[in-house]
Amino acid sequence: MATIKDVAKLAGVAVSTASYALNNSTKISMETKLRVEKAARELNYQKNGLASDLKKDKTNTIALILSDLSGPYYSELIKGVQDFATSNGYDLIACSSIGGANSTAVKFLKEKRVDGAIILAHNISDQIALESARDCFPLVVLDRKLPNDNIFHVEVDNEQGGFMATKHLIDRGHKTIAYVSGPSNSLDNNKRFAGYMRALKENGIGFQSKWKIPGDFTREGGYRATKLLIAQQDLPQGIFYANDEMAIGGLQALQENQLQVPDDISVIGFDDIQISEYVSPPLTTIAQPKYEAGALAVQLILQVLEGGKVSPSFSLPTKLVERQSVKHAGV
Amino acid sequence: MATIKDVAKLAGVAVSTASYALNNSTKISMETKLRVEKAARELNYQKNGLASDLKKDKTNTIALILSDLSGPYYSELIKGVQDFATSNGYDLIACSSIGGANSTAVKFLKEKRVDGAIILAHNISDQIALESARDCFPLVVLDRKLPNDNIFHVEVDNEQGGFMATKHLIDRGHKTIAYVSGPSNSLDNNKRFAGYMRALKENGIGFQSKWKIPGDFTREGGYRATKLLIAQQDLPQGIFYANDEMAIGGLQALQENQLQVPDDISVIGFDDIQISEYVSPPLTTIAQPKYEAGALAVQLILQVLEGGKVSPSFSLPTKLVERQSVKHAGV
DNA sequence: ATGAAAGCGCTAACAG
DNA sequence: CTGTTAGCGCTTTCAT
Repeated sequence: MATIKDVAKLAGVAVSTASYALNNSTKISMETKLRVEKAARELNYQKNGLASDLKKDKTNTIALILSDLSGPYYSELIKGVQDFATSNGYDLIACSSIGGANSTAVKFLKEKRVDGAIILAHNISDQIALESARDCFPLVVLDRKLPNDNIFHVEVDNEQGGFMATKHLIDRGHKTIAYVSGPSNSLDNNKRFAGYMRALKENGIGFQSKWKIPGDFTREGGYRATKLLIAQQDLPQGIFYANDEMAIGGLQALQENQLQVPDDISVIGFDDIQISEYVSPPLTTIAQPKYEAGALAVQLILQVLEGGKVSPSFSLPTKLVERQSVKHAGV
Repeated sequence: MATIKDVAKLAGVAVSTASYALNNSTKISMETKLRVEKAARELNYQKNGLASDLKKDKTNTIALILSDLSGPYYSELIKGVQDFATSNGYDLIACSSIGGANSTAVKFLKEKRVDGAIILAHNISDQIALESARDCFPLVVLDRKLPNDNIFHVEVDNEQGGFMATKHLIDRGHKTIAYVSGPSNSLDNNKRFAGYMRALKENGIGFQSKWKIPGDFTREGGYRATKLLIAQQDLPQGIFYANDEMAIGGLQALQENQLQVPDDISVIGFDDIQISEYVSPPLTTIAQPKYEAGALAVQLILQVLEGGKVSPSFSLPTKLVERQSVKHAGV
């Protein structure tokens, strides 16, 4: 493969001149520039990016660490990352953390191959993240919180989302509201539940443990939880499912028992996944600002890279998406 | 950031010794090795991957070029690529071709930042692919065919798949079979249609143009095509939809017209997308070996990199997935 | 406007 | 076993 040396030789100039010419420096005369470009074309020259990055001590690239490149993951979030990286002139690569300490992710986190990284991969240990972050190498974590001067954190405000969902039901006249929960070790779930509790409390509604049913974040789990709720013989006026998957399972269980949503009972979900719009009835739910989270993650990295000072942690508000699974509770 | 020089100095050895020690060379005494490792730890040393790759003239990384990191795309294919790259000790990065000639993809294709690449991105021009491939930089394209000694091609045998689908219907006693087609500029579609035609011909069934209906590869298109077929008043015994999305739209249209599948009419799709299994009735369809295609792509690159000689083109057979949308046609 | 030369951080002969 | 040294391909002072 031709190097810049070959180009310089063929053009009859020094390497430095060739470099300037190829990088559109103003100090080169038009004539030599053309000559160098011609030589480059003839030799089919392509610069070695590694060499130039090494010299410049800058890659202009950020890495997005995913737990598995084959998904599934929040595509909106990735879109946010991608859009903002690209539009700020940065390159973006995605790599997977499969393989733990030997993964591609770790290689890119540690070996100065990129200028910064965004981590969305539960299977990468806190320790590795902590070891990787350093001055001039900012890290944004989207799935945990880590105490380090070079690690920034952006999250969706699940507590506020849980509050909002519950409050919506309360505002629509519901006094009895069940909470179908995700796994108890899920931070997201616990935050949503905390929001539910706060809404209840602030509105003078007592919590009843019979109305907190585990649903495991799966469609199947939501279905079973709902069947259980029905079996309890004392139906709440509304059900807040801690995610949409469970709500969809719940919808099916309700339908099987001749319960009309929203006439007989209201249902609200969380996530605003794609099919929520298409189920019957279309699901009222809480949308997470995933795109914004991705975009913000990139912004933070770029700001740090440019020497700016940024807060270590951000919490993004959720949004209520009203569709047709909630209506005013009858008297 | 500490460099290997700093480590060497602190350990009181030469850089070369430090390098050998850190790379587990056998020629270093256990004692010095330990001393170097200790120094590295103290300095929090991490090697600069760019420098080492530059020196070694090898990155041990292959790139997967996607048209958009935020999907959607064939996750099974990516899984195949990822599994095989990882298990052969290669790193894999994904990058997007958004931005055309200025995209991250092009940067990685041209600037020797990776050892090889797999392209699954229609929005990257043939010209760029052709320019990027070179000796010692193999390229595998999954979505087109390109004449170049360093570009390899793997595809799914759509013609054979189309043949297989049609033949299945014929074997089940169907004499009249409609083809709901994708866009006429789709190569995949045309191959599937060619297979359909060959099956008809080989079994002495004449082609009737009224039974080739455009459906655009969308659910909506399949629905409309089917309505049209029904409106023609002369229903075929079976319908071969050129993809599952259309078949699902078709199923709905059939159901709306009180036509029972498979009792009144048989339906077969193509792709074996995830929901095919869950629609009613579960869809009989043609599965594409996407995982295998991804795995093969990696294998080809690795073989070329290791100096092996490989065929320029591969075509992978499809597989019939029998579910419940086809049964023997009545007399 | 152009050239000579230093050096980014690393690896790998080669010599001892 | 360890040290000296050249050099990967590029950018960037510093002279001229």
